[in-house]
Parts: sequence; structure tokens; C-alpha cells
Amino acid sequence: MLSKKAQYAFRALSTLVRRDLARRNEQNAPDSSASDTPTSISDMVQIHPMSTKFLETILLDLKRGGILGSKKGKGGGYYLLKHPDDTPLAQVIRILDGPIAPLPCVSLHFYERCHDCNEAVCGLNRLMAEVRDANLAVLEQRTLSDLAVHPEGTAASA
Amino acid sequence: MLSKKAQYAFRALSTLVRRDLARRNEQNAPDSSASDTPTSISDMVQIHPMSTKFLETILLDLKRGGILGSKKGKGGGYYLLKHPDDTPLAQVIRILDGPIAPLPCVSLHFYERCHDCNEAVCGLNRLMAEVRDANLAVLEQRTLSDLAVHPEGTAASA
DNA sequence: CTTTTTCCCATCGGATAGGTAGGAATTAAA
DNA sequence: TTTAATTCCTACCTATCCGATGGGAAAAAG
Repeated sequence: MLSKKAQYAFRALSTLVRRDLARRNEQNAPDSSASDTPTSISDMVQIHPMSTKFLETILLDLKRGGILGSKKGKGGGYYLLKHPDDTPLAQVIRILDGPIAPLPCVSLHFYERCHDCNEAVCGLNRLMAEVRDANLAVLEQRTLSDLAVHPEGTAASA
Repeated sequence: MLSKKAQYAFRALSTLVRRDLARRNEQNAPDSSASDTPTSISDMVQIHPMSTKFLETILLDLKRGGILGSKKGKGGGYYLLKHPDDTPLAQVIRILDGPIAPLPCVSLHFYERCHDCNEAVCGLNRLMAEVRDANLAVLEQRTLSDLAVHPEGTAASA
């Protein structure tokens, strides 16, 4: 199960993504690198109500994780560092919740040796690696852009 | 990540499965319903070293969950209630760790309404349902039998 | 009636999750 | 140059859960 941190992160990110895509659309600059108009925490909280202080720690994590940039002072806030298409959901989850794999010994980014079993012969290992791959097939493919897609009118309609 | 409980459960179950399949083989009764020769906790702990007391609680969970039967007293122990092919890994995980879905609002067996979002329009919902399905594609398909398969000599060789 | 087992209940220490408090540093604008 | 708005940093707090243990009661076999 995703932690509250990860859930709140996705909510806040969805706001940033919507604004980012809208701005790119207005400016006819679909491929520019980073948004230059940051969104403040208080703005995000108004759109998706949650604890301001808690969201603060989450956004800092996302910044340290290389997903967001920030600008201090009046008019400051957070912005996406890359095009929403280029940040897979897996990256967000790893930053806030750690490993995606069901066992440390099959984790790609948080591998830890399994001293209780012989990994080459361990049946559980093999099966959990399958589960990991099934997860990653979705989470590395789907990106922040997919967060903002509305179910009706599937593709770019306007 | 799987809890220790679930990990230990799979270890203990792998012992039961191996014995169960061997017995079925010996007796030429591949389809009989339940094993009648129980395996005691102390036996299991000798094969896969772990805390006896802790394993006790795990096996009780598996019993209450409908996977194991038990026999008290001298010569007693635990045994599989069904053919190993007929218990998917998902069932074991649900008993010990609860939901498989990444969010309560997309869980099949532990559904809880999501009061912070409109489920019909929530982008995260849709994506996490995809993740859930990817998981279940493995975990409902793979069964206890797969725990006992050795990597070399893939199929029934003897 | 003794031994071996499952079964049940209570507890416990440490870690983690979720959230809060207070203030320093930075920036824009009045 | 002051003020207001913001990120940033450190520390803390509380409740819950995880992993594990202890002490027996109940059943079954010999």
C-alpha cells in the first residue's frame, strides 16, 4: 500500500502537471525544459486540502529526489524540472516509499542480500521477481502526464 | 514489501508443499483432498530456522484463513487443506499482510471508500487499478506449487 | 497420567507513520 | 528599507504496528 506521503505527493504533482501542460500549451512551447512559474504550497493545499506542514516535507523530498525545483521568497514555490512525460510514477514512489519490489533481495534500487536463503534456488525469489516486473511494467511506463488525464475525452481534444 | 510474517509463511508452506507433493506421488493419489500426515512446528523450524513462537502465530493465521488444517496432540501438526495448485499466492498474502492493491479505494477484498477524491475522475485511482491488476495477474495465477519448483529440471522429470 | 502438540491471550520494545512547532534564510515588492 | 511571503531546516511528538516472547489451557496419543 502506498503511504499517505506518496498519495499526497501524487495529488500535489497532479496540480503542478496540469499547470505545466497548460502553460506549455499557451506558450506554444511543448518541449521547453522547466516551468518558470512556481506554484506555492498554499496554492496546492487550496486545490487539494491537506496539512500544509506535511506537504512541505513531501515537496522537499521530491526536490531532493530530483523531480522538483524550487524558488524561495515572495512569488516562490515549486515547479517540475522535466516534462511530465519524462517522470515515471516509479520514481515518485521510490523517493517517498522506497522499494517497489516485494522483497529486498529482488529490488533493483534497494537491493539487500537475503542471508536466509540461496537466491539461485529460492522459489520465492523467482516469484517475487515476477511480481516486481509486473509492477514496473506499469510504473515505469506510466508518467506524471497520466495523472492529469481525464477519463472522458481520452486524448488531446481542444 | 512483504512482511516477515508473509515471508516466514512462504518458507513454512514450501516445506508443507514438498511433503504434500511427495506423499501424493508415493501413494499414486495426485488428487486426494487433504494430507493426513501433519507436520509439527518444530519440524518446520528445523528445516527453515526461525522463531518457533512467531511461526506458531503465523500458522494459526493460515489456519483461520482456510489454507491449513491442524491436528492437536502427539503426532499432530499442520497440513494443507487443498492441492497446492489450488491455493494462489494472493490468498496467503491477503491473510498475513492484507490488501494487495496500492490504495484502499482500488482494493477488491479490502475496499474502502476514498473520501478525498472523486473516484470516477481521479487519475491516481485509474493508474493504481492498473498496478493492482498487474500484481494479481501474477499472484492469482501462481500457486503454492510454484514455491516448490526448482530452477533446474523445469518440468516434472521423474 | 505423562508427553507432545495445537491453541489462546497478554505483553513488550523498537521502529515507523503521520503530523506539528518554531524559526532561519531568501526574495519580491511596497 | 521594511514588510510580507515563501522555502528550508531541525527537532519533536503520539499512536500504531511489527516482530517477537511468555505462560499457560486444551486436546490427543501412548
